[in-house]
Amino acid sequence: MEQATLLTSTYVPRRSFFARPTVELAQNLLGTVLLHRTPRELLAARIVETEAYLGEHDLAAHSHAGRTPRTRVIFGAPGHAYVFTIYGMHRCLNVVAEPDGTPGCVLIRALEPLCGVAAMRVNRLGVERLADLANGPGKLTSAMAIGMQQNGADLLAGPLTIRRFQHQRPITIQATPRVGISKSRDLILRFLIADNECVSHR
DNA sequence: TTCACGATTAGCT
DNA sequence: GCTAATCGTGAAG
Repeated sequence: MEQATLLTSTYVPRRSFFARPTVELAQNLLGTVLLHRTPRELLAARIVETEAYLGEHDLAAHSHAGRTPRTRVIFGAPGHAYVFTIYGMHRCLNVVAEPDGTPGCVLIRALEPLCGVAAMRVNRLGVERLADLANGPGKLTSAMAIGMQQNGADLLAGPLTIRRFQHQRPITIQATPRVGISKSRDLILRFLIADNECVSHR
């Protein structure tokens, strides 16, 4: 997709878009665009899979431990990035939901590359298929050059932003249990665009 | 200070 | 399907 086309056909939503219940935001982020203006490239990809991590009654959520140095961001203002390191080697990107002071965030689990594919391939050396560039939470942070320096960043200010299409075509949302957790497995909090080629497999 | 563990991935069987 | 890689976090001592 052309950069110019993407920029003119999308817009950065208001803070209120993010200040809503976590499950609602997880569903509404599907079909939106994650855009990263790096010094050299413009990287953009469509969000096709998310997971909600609730502030209460969710043992799998980091915020369940309460306010700690790490979870501070989750309790903060909506529309900010919560980035953490998992297994000592991969980064995961979350979007903070709910009003300021109320915990809740949405894990971005898979993207469909739109712009800057060549740069994404450099960030993901050895990957052949386009669909494999960002079809997992650790893969997409690598492809989109997102690191711990983005933790706490305002997604309305850039260089990392979320953009909505002016005319979003209707999408069919599929809901399933979350992937890769041991606690609160019974909750149906994973959402994906049905029949999309770029969702994480499992 | 110590320690068990995890919102994953890639590679091998 | 199974597992090594690899280290920050948070709870316990």
